[in-house]
Amino acid sequence: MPAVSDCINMLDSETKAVETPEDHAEELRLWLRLLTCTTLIEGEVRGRLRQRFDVTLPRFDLMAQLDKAPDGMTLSDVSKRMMVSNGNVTGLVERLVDSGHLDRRTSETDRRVQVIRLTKLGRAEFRRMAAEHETWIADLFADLTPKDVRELMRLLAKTKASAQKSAARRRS
Amino acid sequence: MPAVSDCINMLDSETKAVETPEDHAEELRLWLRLLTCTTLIEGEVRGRLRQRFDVTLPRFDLMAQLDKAPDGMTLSDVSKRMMVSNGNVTGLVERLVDSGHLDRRTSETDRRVQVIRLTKLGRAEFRRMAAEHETWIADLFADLTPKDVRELMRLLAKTKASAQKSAARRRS
DNA sequence: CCGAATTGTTTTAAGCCTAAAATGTTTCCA
DNA sequence: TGGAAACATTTTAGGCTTAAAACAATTCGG
Repeated sequence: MPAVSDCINMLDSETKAVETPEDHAEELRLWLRLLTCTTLIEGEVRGRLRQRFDVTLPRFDLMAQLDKAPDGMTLSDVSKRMMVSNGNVTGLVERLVDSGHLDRRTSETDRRVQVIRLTKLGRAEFRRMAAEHETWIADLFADLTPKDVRELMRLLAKTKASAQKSAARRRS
Repeated sequence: MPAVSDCINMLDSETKAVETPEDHAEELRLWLRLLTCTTLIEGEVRGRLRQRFDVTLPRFDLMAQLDKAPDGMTLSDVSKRMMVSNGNVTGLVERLVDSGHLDRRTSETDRRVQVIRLTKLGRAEFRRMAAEHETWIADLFADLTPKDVRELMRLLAKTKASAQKSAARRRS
């Protein structure tokens, strides 16, 4: 068994290790921990929204997007921002229009487009929920120092950029 | 308008700010960024699993739990580990039993309990998928240095502990 | 100007997910 | 020992989510 060939097989022309079953256990553990944190917090927020306001998390998220856009958004915009499928938004919006929280109208200039906005009721209810929601988040992250928060922001920005790059690589 | 009383209202007996609509915008932004990262990566993994192996992410996650437990797990165990509801696991397991990936049997000693295991087929298929899955994760996190990974692990551990504490506070 | 590609939305079919109630089983303790 | 409490799972009802196909409207190139 020539050890040399093993070594050669691990090196490409630029002397970087390739084709070796590399150990990516650390990244895997990081991903699982990231997922655990998100699932934990998301579940907590979901439960509190239901108990306090009898509203679901997706509805709250959609209203949060619209609260930032006084002039309304198209369904596609919402879909991209929330990172969910188009069909998903259709149903979500339908239920929120039925409950009187959203106003939906077809664009004057492009009849393909639906523009949705918060109604007065929708905005009032969202603001009320959002104020309390913010305190929940603060409490969930309470043990992090301001420095921890800054550092996490930085590292997660880097993570997001890395993942987006990887996703773009695959699509191309 | 006595400015003094405003000030007094903002201080408790230990001279710390309380009862003030504090600014938790940083924590909120952190939470949204965390959620974005997770959603982005999760969506990417979901898509790759579907395209390469025609398997859903929840099925993959369940098999991953069982791969770590050669002696099998009860449905409750799985439910806690995956942080999903009991009823959810019931359906997921049913489909995986039907497709021949899981073996399910009632415990000899406690007839309430169902013990599930990977079948030979289930284990083989999972191992095949897991190997590739690990490379996807490595690629998604590729721009993070080993130091970034360590630091993120540390901060997310702190975040998890903080959130668990907050959740426990609410339940009590 | 006309057809082809593109864009925005909805529909469809299937699966995922939750909370709460129901069912069956075991344990505990008075 | 008998019944209440605890436990494990399933069922129910409703909503969320996706991918893919279908539909409708606009834009673009020849």
